[in-house]
Amino acid sequence: MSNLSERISETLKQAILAQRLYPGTKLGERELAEIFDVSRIVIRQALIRLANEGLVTIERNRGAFVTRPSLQEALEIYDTLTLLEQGVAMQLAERLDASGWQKLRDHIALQAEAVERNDHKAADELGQGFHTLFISLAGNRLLQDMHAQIVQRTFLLRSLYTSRFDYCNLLNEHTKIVNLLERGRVKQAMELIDAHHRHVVRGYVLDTSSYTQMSLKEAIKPDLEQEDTAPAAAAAET
Amino acid sequence: MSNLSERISETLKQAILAQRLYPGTKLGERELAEIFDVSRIVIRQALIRLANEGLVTIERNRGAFVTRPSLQEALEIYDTLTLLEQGVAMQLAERLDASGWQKLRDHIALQAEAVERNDHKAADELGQGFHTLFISLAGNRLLQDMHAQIVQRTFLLRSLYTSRFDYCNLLNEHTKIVNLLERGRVKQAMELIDAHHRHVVRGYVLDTSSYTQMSLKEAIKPDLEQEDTAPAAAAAET
DNA sequence: CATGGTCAGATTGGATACCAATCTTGTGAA
DNA sequence: TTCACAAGATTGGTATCCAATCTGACCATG
Repeated sequence: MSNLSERISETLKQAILAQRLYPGTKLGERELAEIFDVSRIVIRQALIRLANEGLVTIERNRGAFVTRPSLQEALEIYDTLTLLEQGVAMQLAERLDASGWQKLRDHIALQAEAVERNDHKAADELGQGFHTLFISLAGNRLLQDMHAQIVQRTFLLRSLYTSRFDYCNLLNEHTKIVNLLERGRVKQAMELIDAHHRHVVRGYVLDTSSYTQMSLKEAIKPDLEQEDTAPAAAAAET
Repeated sequence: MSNLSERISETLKQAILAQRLYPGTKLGERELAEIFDVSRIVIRQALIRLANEGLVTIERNRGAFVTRPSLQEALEIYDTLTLLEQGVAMQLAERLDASGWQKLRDHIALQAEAVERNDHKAADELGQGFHTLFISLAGNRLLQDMHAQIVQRTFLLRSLYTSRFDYCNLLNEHTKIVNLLERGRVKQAMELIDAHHRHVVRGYVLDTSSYTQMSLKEAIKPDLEQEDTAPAAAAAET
C-alpha cells in the first residue's frame, strides 16, 4: 500500500536501526534498485527521505552513505534528548493522572522481568521504550515525533561504538525518576534524567574495531522477505 | 550550485514562509514543472523534501498541498517551542558568559529601535530572530535545527490566522526574560517564557476570511527572479 | 427535481532509456 | 616514484510512456 519510495525508505530505516547497515556504508542507487527491483528514481526518493531524517548523508555526485555521527553530534543528540525529557518531566509532574503513572510503572515492571530473565535484547528494547512512553504521555504529537527522530539517531551511535550498558542501574534510575516526579520533586527528577543520559553515554566504549561488515543485499534481506509476501504472490500469477 | 531539487524546495519554502503560498494551495507537479522549467521528477523530489519538514502535505494520487495545520497542531507547535526555550533558558542561566548576554541585549536594542520607528516588518523579523538567537546560544546544532523547523511551522499559522501582536509588550517580555535569567531567577524566567508564547498565540485572531488568493506563478515569481539571474542570462544566449 | 451511476479526462506514481557532469581509478610517461 | 591524463562508473537530470486513481460532467432513473 501507499508510496513505493516511502516503503523502501522504511525498509532501509529498519536495516539501519537494526544495525545491519553500518554507518559509512555506501548506499548505491543502482545496487539498491536491483535489490528492490525498482527504478533508480524511487531509490533516490527514498534516500532523500532518509537524508532529511539524518540517517543518511548524500554527497553530491558521490552517492548516499549511512550517516556517521561525529562525537560532537553524539553529545548533541543526548543533550537534546535530555532537554526534551526534562521538559516533559515538568509537564507530567503537574498534569499526569494516576493511570498515566501506572502505565509507567507497568512498563518498568515488564523491563524488570526481562532483566531478571537475562534477556538482554528485550531489556534493551523496553529500556528504549520507556523513554518513548514517557514522552508520549505529554500528549504532544509534534514533540513525540521530534523525540522519535532523535532516538533514531542514537541507533547510529550504537552501531558505531560498542555499548556496554548496566541495564540494572538504568532500570533503577527509571524507577527513581517516576517516583520523584509523582511526589512532585521535579528538580531532583530533572537532575536524575540528566545523569541518566550521561550514564547511557558512558556505556558507549570508543571502540570502532569490532564491527561485522555485511553486504547490502544481506543486510536488507530480512525486511525484504517480511514485506514482500504479497508482491511475491502477485508475481507468481504472471 | 548543488542540487536542483534542493534549490527548488528552498524557493518554494521561501514562498510559503513569506505567505505568498497560502495553506491549502495545491502544488501541482505539472504546473510547477512548467514554472521552474524542470522535469516533474525534480519537482516531486522537492515536494518530498518539504513534506518531510511538514510544510507540505502529500495526498496519494491527489497531489501536494501547502500544509494547513489544525488548531490542535497550532497549540502543539507553541507548546513544543515553549518546552525547547525553557530548556535552553535553564542551560543559559548556568553556562552563558557575559558576551552572550550582551548579544541578547544588543538584539533587543535593535528591535526596540524598529518598534520606535513603527517599522512593523523589521520589528516582527527581529522579534522572531530573538528566539533563534536565544536558542543558538546553547551551542547545540541539532537543537537549533529542530527549533528552526518548528518556527517555520509558525509561519503557516500566521498565514492561516490574521495576527495582531502587541510588539511593544512582546519586546518587554524579551527584556524581562534576559534580566531574570542573568540574575539566576530561572523559574520565573521559565514561567514568563510560557506566558510569552501564550501571548503570541493570543495574537492570532481566528479569522480565516481575509486572505488574498494568489496564483502559483505569481507567488513564486519574486524568489525565482532573485535566484535565476545566472540561468536567465544563460537562457538569453539561446 | 433530486439522486445515483457511469464514463472520459486529468493527475499522480512509477518505468525505461538516454545524456551530461563529475568522481574514481588505473595506466603511462617523466 | 610521482604526476597527469584518459577510461569507466556513478550520480543528477530529461523525455516519454503507461497504469492506477481521482474528478467532474453527463445522463438515466425514481
